[in-house]
Amino acid sequence: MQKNWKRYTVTSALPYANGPIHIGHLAGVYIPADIYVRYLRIKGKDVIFICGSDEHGVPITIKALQEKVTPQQIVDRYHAMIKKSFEDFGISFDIYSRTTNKVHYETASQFFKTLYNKGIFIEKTTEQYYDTELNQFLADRYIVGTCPHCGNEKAYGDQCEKCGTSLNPTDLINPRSAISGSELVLKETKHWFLPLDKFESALRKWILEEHTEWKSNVYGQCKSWLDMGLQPRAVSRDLEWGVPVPVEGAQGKVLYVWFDAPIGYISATKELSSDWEKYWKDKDTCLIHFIGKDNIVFHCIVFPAMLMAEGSYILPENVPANEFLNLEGDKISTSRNWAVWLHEYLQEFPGKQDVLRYVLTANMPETKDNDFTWKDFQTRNNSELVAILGNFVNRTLVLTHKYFNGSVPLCQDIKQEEFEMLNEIAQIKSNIELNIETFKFRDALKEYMNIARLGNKYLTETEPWKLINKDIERTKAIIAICLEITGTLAILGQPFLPFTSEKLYKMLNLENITWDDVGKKPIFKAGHVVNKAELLFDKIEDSVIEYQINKLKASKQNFQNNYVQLKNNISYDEFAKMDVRIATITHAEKVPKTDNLLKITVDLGFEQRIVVSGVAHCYKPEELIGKQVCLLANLEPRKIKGIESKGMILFVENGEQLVALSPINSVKNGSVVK
RNA sequence: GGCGAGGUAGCUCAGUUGGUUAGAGCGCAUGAUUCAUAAUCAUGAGGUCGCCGGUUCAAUCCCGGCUCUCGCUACCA
Repeated sequence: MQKNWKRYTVTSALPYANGPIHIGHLAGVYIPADIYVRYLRIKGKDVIFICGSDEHGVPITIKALQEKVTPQQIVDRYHAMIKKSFEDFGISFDIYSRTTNKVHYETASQFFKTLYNKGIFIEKTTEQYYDTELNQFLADRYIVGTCPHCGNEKAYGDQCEKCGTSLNPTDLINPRSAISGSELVLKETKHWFLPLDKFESALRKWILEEHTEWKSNVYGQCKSWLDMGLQPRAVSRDLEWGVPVPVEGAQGKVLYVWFDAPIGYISATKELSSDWEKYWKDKDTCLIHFIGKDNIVFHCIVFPAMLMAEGSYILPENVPANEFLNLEGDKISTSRNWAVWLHEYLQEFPGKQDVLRYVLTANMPETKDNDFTWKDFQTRNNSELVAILGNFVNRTLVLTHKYFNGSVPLCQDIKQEEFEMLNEIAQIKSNIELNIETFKFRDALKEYMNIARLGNKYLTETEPWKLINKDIERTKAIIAICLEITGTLAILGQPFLPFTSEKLYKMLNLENITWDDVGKKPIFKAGHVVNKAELLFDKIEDSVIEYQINKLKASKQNFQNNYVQLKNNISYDEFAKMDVRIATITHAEKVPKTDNLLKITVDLGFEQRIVVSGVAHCYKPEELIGKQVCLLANLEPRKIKGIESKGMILFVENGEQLVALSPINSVKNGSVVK
């Protein structure tokens, strides 16, 4: 079943460049990918490890607006920050690129053109107003003109505020741009859609029949999507920020970020090597995408469909998606600043990259969401890394120096049990290999630690400190065996704890010994000199952990005290356009087949109205009945789940909660709020 | 609401193609030990395997329903 691959292309999800990297990213994607890649390299495989910043999309443009800088400035900042923290942390990318690169623009454009020329896309053309001054198409609400019904000269492209009529922009007389004030011309505009439905049967065969070995979360979600039936998906957007759609008449349109981002893997490979094609087009290349569970559909359905459509690319062999990591019982959130940031960790815990790698690997969310706590971080460091691994190495080296001046003793007197133990270690090695190859990194690490456990047990049972004066030959054998185990730990630790392995290599003066030698030939020759023991790990004190926990608590406080920025001033006229009234809720019920919608009947005094509000997660219907609330009464009606909603009840946002606004004293329904 | 994944010891997780006493690590208790960063080693306590029903001689594992968590998705002006 296992194919003999000639080479491996390993990608890890492109982090979105609107914030720094946190432990959730690491545990979900980058650490497992890095372990896998380091392992393949050690085994002598031809492997490239690809990543980069995903720098397009609307959230970045919004952040830029908020901070009054350009999108490029935003992505420059975070790209640099993310890149550096990955480097310092030891994620061993062969290249960490970015999607604002020239190579990427060319690659993404070319990819689009290829599909375009093959006639893959569905094109839908509509006529839209075009602002010749701004050189862009305008959304309906940015178009003003004269209402054909009431003659109001300031009607919007979607609605006339005066007579309340719903309009199309083309209904307006003398349409003008609300932004530049200039006259508008009607222009045809195209949108391109990738017809995923046409790839459905191929995807179905490829995943559901040929990749039953995929993780259950991945397989299950793919099946769910395929069973629902796939729909064509737009690949273009009306935005300035992104890769321009490389087709005539596509000014002001860019590739939708989901289309351009995965192509980033390919462009990064191009940037890395002129010989890039064999990593993406040769059938003997094994392509693996490491991602988080939120990305499953894109990497298993959408991107493969793109690759199939293009025709010359290979498809991923596996997509080992992890679940999510929580922090101290709460979802990690960039916007709420509820996270352990990598760049801060690196500053506050210098030289402790491997501790975080260890803890996040041991508790990796492979099968379900897991929780990271600082207490657990401390315990795993103190009672596993220090007490089991570090301690065993230290014991061995101290004894070697104490009894044999640091030189490896000649081992002549080996017992049957000792052969068996060494065989067991060889077995553990192959368990580690199997686990890594099947993406079970938690188990692999556990197996690795079992080697150190065996060592500690062996030392305690053989008690060389009692034998040194009675039986020197046995003592020599025991220490030599302990050194072999220590050497094994150095070699097999490389994928998991690269910094620690490096330290161990230096301490042991290890050279010219490879992963494949372990279990086949002795690591040391008698007389080989090892250095003095240095502690591999330090204990982490309670105060350090308390500091981190307090820091988190403070960031929660800060977030709660954080106020939303004020919007720009408006004129009184603009305010006066809103007609807010007091109304009493007379009836409320859940809208069937929705989670969050309530159908609410309100009494405005002069009329009864039905409003649909998304507040079912905060209020039960009966809690609202009889309450007086504020209603934005002249909001354009809108159909929601088949119900016409006339107006909007005003709520206060209080964290996750929504709280209805009520007058202090009871007033007449229909009263004006001003 | 639809779909997917998960709910097993105090914590983090394995596992059982249904079959006598359900496992690991950490934590806890007791004992041993001192080469070692009060580290190590042994032993032990602790679980109606989310809830209810069904199939079966027998279910934690199969089937149906329910419930909780997370995600995708729809809808939240």
